[in-house]
Amino acid sequence: MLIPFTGPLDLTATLESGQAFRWRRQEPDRSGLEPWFSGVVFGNVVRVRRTPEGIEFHSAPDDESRVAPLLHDYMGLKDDLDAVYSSIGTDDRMRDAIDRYRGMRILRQEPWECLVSFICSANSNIRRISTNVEDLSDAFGAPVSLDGLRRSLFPTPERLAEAGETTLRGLGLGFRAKYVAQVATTVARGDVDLFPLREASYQEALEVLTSLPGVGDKVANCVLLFSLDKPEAIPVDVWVRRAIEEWYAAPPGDGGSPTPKEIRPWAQRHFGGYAGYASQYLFHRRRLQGRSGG
DNA sequence: AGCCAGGCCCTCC
DNA sequence: GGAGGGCCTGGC
Repeated sequence: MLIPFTGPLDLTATLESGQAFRWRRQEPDRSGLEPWFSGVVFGNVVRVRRTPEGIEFHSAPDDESRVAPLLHDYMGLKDDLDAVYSSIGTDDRMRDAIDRYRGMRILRQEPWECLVSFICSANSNIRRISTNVEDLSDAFGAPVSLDGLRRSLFPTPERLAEAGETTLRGLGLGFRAKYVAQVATTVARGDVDLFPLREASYQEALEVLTSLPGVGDKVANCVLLFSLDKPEAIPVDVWVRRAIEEWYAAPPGDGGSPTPKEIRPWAQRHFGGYAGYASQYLFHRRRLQGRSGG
């Protein structure tokens, strides 16, 4: 099935920019078209690829006509990137990042999976995070398949809660196992409800998330930006911190280098309402090209 | 071998 | 209140 779309959309940059951890790129065939990506979203295995007409996709077990609007939503196609670019593209460095990755979008993910994924990201790296998320799914999630492609749904809070810390450590989560187990229990009990945070203010949602164990400012801002409709959220990790320190002469620290907690509000004021998009382009450029680029 | 990887929590000052 | 150390694990 086709999701018609002719605006800027770079699926490779979008799905391989560290926002989500379950997308796999297939080797491009000889057709000259963009590569297929396979992933698991909204209870389905899906395969997607960019075509000149939009996004071509297949899904199972649900009917593709049901999945299409969910994918449209997930891929952030409603965001007006021209408006985003004119809002954040106020300096040469940012315009260069935009030129390189034009069409990279902020995903609108499922909050529960997003939260657990970024709890797993603490002091880790993308490859290991992907392994952790995949292992959690295979151990506790329902199996699904599309053609010959067998994957597992991301597990529910209940399943992770009953698994418990020790079992999760056995999967290789390390010290993050305790956090995942505790947060799963909290969410399974209904003590925290993630979806309503989409309607809450940035500050209010930030406070709810950072009240959870294993969720500090950086992880919370990832969840806010990638799943809870907070385009002003900025996850300040080592890459974004370096980029802002060196390229923007960031905030006035007291002589020393500024901390992430000082950098975030500074960058949010500097970049405005689409600050999250700005940080994502800085992150991606910095991670792939280093300090000077090229 | 030792350090780092998209942090967070706790202690101690 | 904020700087510093510890933490699971895998990769180089």
